[in-house]
Amino acid sequence: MKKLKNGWVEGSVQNFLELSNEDMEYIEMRLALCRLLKEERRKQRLTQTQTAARLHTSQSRIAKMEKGDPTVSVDLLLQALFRLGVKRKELAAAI
Amino acid sequence: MKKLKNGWVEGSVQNFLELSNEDMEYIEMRLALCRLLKEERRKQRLTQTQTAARLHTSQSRIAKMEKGDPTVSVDLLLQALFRLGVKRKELAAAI
DNA sequence: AGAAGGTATGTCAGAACTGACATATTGTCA
DNA sequence: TGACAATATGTCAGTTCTGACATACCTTCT
Repeated sequence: MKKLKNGWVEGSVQNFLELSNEDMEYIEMRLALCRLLKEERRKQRLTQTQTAARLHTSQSRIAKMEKGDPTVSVDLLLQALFRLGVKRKELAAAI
Repeated sequence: MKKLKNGWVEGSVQNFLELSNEDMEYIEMRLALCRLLKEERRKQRLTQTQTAARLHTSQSRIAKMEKGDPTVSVDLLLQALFRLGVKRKELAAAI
């Protein structure tokens, strides 16, 4: 997966970076998971710090997860979502 | 996420390992993706070696992906699936 | 303006993942 | 059975991810 030195691709530079449609799908799916995480946290009226405590991680990582920071894996996003109580059905809908 | 030294949990040792239901969901989802990868490869009548070439990786990694080896991340599984042409809709159905 | 709560960004040591390679096992033919 | 293709398993150096910490950036108060 092509990645920039310091972040994901943004906007519509797909051609310039020669990103395949498949890679675009992957990135879009990541972003969907990020959005879902933020929504779920807000739905439960938690701050990032509270969420971090609940997930045994740090506030900064929660912020990065929600922002789609490239240093956050899909694995981490999925584990976070499940631990917040999101069900696979909801995931499937969000993807 | 609790992991054994050399592999995932198997069978029904959930209690012994104190795996939460959320973690179980995560693991089950992983396995669903593994199965989907194998199915898709077979549907396209590819060997693991051919698939490896197409995805720019090695046969052993394909084998590990399909076997649910713990050294394989969901990120890798998803990228592989997308690059084999699986669509998000199909993913959602498999999850 | 200043303080406080919440969110974002940068960095880093330790942990986990990846591709590659070697080798072993399984399957399938003649 | 033997030979060959396919799949599985073990290992490792290089890369990437993670939690933690510091710190910066907002908002929203008074």
